[in-house]
Amino acid sequence: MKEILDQLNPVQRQAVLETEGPVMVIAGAGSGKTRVLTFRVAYLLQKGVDPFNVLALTFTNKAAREMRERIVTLVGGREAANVAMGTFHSIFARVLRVEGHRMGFPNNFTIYDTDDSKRLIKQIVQEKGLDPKLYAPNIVLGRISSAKSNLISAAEYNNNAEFTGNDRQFNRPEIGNLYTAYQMRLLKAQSMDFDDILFYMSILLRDFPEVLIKYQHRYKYIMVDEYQDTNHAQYWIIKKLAANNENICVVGDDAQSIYAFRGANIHNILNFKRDYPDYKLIKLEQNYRSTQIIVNAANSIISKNKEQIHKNVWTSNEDGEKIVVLRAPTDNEEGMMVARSIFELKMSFQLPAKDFAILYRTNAQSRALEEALRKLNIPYRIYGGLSFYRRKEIKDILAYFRLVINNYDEDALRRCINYPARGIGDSSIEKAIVKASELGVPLWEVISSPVAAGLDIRSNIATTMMNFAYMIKSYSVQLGKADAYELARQITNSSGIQRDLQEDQTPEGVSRLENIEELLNAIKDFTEREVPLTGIETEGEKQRTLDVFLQDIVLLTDADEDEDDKEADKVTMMTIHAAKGLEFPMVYIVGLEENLFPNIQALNSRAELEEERRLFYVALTRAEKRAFLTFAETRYRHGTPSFSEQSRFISEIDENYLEIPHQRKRFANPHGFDSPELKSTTRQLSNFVYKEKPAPKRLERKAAPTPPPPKQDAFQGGTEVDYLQLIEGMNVIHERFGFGVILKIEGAGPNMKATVDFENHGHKQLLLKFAKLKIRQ
DNA sequence: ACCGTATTCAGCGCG
DNA sequence: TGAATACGGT
Repeated sequence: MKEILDQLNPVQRQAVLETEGPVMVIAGAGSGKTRVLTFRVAYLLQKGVDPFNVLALTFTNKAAREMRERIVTLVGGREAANVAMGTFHSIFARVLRVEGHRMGFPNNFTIYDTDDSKRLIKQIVQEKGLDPKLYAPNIVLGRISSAKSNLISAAEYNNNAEFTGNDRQFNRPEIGNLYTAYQMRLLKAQSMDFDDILFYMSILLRDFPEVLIKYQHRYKYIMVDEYQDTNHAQYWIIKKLAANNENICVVGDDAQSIYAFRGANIHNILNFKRDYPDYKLIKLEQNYRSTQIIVNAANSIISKNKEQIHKNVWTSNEDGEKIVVLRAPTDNEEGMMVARSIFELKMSFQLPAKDFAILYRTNAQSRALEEALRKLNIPYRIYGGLSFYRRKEIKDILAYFRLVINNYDEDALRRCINYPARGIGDSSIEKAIVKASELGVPLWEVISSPVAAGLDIRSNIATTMMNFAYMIKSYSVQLGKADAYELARQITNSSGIQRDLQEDQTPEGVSRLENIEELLNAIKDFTEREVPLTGIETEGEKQRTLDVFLQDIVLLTDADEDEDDKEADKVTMMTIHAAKGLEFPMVYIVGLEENLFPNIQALNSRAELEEERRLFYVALTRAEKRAFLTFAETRYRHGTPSFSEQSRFISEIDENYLEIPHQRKRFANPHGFDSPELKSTTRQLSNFVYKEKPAPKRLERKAAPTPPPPKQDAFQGGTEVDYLQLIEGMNVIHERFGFGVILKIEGAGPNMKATVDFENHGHKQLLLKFAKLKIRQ
């Protein structure tokens, strides 16, 4: 235990040790937040807390998995396996499988992903004869999602002046009714969408006291990561669950809140204070990730925001290089500049490609960058995009699995009956849907007994329908007994999907077939896997049957595969949103232009602009060693060239931290990136790079006048100086930063902290307990 | 049932 | 520009 705690700085240690009562940890970028969370769980377990009593909620599955792995190395697998650890959705979906019957859901309910939901909405809009442009699935689902995230039911929606008023204003008065219809259809299909998982969870805790008490007693210790990105529903659930013990610890950073557009409520952080007046506030302010320059530049950006919790992020890392600003004439040349810069840095320092990341505001920007990297043969990978489980061929097969598990899953039924073609056309399905709605029964009832339902279709089609239903039923019978892999193989073979794709000899067809093989392999892996996903699997779920497999995967996304790719040495390209929580030695933030970043659509309100600024803050704080900011004077947007000005965010950085290579005015030239002064830009960059250091391996350079001590040393409790004697105005010496004057001293005891003006290093904040300052005579 | 052409639209996206 | 969908002809 002691060795665990020794790896933490005093504030981190406090965040780990304060296990009782409400705690809010405001964790600055790179301050070791994950470390604190994992150590906290490990500490609880070592203290003897039953792992069954611990609940840790994360933002992504990946975060949960990584945390569990780290806890396993800290305290061993036995204990860690039973901690409930996962996303809100994966944890509460499991609770709902056990308790959902109280609200009319069977334990095998289906979870609709966003595509499924949109398909259903599209269908309903069509049935109601509404204008599909006005009631675009995206918009309708967005409204419904926003309502659910705020725990507003369909009935309440229609009585909610804010929602209905807004809808009328945009000429969409039917959204409330669509919400009602959508929920009815989901219920009839025994399905929930992603938002329903949180919504129904809240209903469960609100309306069923015995359930509330059960889970309040179970989860005696609750931790929530990325608290700034939780929405109201999540906030409410947490509050309810924690109400009895109030052993709740939330961790977040208001400066990194970038998902308000999706319903995240930054005020949850403020509500915390209101809900738990006697809470403890712990601020992790020391950054271990980035150089002084990057940390200070990031601070100068975020200080432009009005809405923020005051904090003082600082680092004792080296100063580092200035942030390089690069201007390109066009978006393509911006790509070439970035590619060349990466190439040169790679070569001069023998850096692996995976040390580099290119971050952009919008996905559309990736193309020019890709082309440039390809030209220079720099390997790259793009994060995001369509995840494996959302590809058409995969969804087609999964639809069969879904239908076999839950015959009432209407979306799955419509998918399967259409593919592969079996002679049941659109018109027959339309008739069946109408009939089902007339009779008030699930579509499946009409399809499986068309004659009994009185469906007006030709008898051969009715026979085809019944055969289809019979086939599905024959699979359903095997569900609980058969091995998931065997059953999946059987379904792909005998449903005709395999045959259909084998006939397709085009490259796409071949790739689809490969994807299906990959899916089957994943199922095989699953049958052999024992590692828990969330730690709260029931006995039934521990069996590796097909329905258990399916329950998991709808809640998984991209980041959960590509194991081999992860290790590959490639430049990472992704949106800034996707980069949250990651770090790279070298970071390029591209497209820093007004109207692109900050995005034009975010310029209407201060709140939105501030979110853009936080996004920029997140981008910059991903960088460990060096950051590059690039922009293009001309950029093709929607097919037409548009002129841009440099983003305001560049000017918001204190210019002391910026290196802006001189560039002469550019003359038109037909050779694109080979233009003379583009060369000069890159040459300048190289000069800049070469002169600084003699290219050692990696960037572990010790070029500073006095080599910095290894980071961790400061916390091994070395020789303690009598820092209590220090007063403001004193001249001091620091072993790394040299001569300086104490400007200010704050705090008391071990938290005593001084702002020192160093002759060669500017202002620094130092924790006196560790700074080992000497008094200069 | 399927294919080529016309049309439309364009921000970020966890689960 | 280019992806996604709607439409109209075979």
